[in-house]
Amino acid sequence: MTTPQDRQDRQDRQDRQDGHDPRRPGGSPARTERQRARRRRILDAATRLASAGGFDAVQMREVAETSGVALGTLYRYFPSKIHLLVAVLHDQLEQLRANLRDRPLPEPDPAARLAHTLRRAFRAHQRDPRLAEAMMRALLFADRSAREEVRGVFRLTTAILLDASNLAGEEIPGRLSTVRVIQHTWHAALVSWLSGQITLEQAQADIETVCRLLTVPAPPD
Amino acid sequence: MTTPQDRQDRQDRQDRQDGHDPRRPGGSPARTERQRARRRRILDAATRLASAGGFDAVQMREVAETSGVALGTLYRYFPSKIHLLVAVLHDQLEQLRANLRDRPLPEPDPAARLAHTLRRAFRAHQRDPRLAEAMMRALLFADRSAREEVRGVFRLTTAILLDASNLAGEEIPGRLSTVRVIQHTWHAALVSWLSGQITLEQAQADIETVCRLLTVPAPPD
DNA sequence: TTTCCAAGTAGAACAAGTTCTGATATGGGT
DNA sequence: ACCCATATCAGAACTTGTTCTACTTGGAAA
Repeated sequence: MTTPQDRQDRQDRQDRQDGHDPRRPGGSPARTERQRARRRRILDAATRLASAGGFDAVQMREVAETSGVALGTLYRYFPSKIHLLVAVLHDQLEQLRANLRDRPLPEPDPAARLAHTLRRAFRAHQRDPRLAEAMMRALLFADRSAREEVRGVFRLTTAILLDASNLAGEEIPGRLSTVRVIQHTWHAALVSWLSGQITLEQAQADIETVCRLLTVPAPPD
Repeated sequence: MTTPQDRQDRQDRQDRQDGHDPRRPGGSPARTERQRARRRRILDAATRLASAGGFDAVQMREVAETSGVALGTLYRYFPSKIHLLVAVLHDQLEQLRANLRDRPLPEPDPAARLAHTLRRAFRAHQRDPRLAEAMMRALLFADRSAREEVRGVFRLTTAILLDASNLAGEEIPGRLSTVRVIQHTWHAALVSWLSGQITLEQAQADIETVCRLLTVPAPPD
């Protein structure tokens, strides 16, 4: 029997994790070089496991063992499996952004450029569907306790999308809702495809469809 | 250590559940009256628990106990917590649809009617945010093993949205991608709000935004 | 250098989803 | 009324995410 008190305790614990757990070296950037290296090893191990077997194959004990770190330490760096996988996603997005940064797209139309970028990202995930599945399910399953980490992913994705569409500066504020919708659609299309709900063609059609939103005037906001 | 064989086994098990597990009375509609009643009791218990404490509070042992059913039986009816909560969602949608059926909306414009319906549904979830959280997280977290159940929810939602927009019949085929995008946005906006990523205003803005898609011509498909 | 504390380690313990076992009950066909 | 397949039951067992405990270590401050 779960009592209301139990639930209150759980909530307290989450609230405490909400901000920065002062005990977590991940909170403020790693003080020492070995800490940076540990964090890197953990992310790499998680990525490798996810890539090989998807969400279920990323088992905390195995991540710890593979990256040569005690289980308690793993949890000090990433307070849950969800946090860990969201961090993996953030890591991958940073690499993607670096890749995209120095190659401007040929298309003249913002919507077309955006669609192009998203298609490219989709293909990357097609190549490693299990990794994509692990990251996306973690992102969508995340609750309030991972709010900040999820927000970080959203910020980064938004930046990538704005880079790609390359809208004029003053247009951007009114477009934020549109960008969120595109981002949501992107995630949803990806998971729906990964979990066998829709075909590849449907997923790509949905992405094209939502990119049309850029062709309708921005809402007043 | 998780061996490749373990993962293969897990995959096999999922594949078997993919279609209809012949042992599951939920597969074909309940043979006996008591089975229908059991299923009903389980759904009600799960709904009540979810409503009180969200996803985490729906604990299988407690659902079983509350609904007066053995744990094994619960798993015979719903092969996982995810299946159970997706079934709860399906159940709620059926009720929503019945509620909506006999009250045509005043707005002349399809996009406006759709936005109106979604706003109403959003308010319903605002009233019971924990239930919404439980159902939505289950829906988005579902993997291939719950494919059919998730598909059922998508079909039902699509039917509700098409009812609401009341598009002319011949327009519909070309609109399916649009409806999917709207649905995805609807889900994503809801979870994002529930998990504290965006404000209520942003969620509603996103829904309005995506409804504009109806005002742009249907893609060739 | 010595001291001290946060960070790390090994491993047990706990929690909740899921599976398994062996016994019992139920309902449809003979 | 009897038989059998199948449904249900109570409860143990197993899995994996998470927490806890007791001990050790690295490195900065006195």
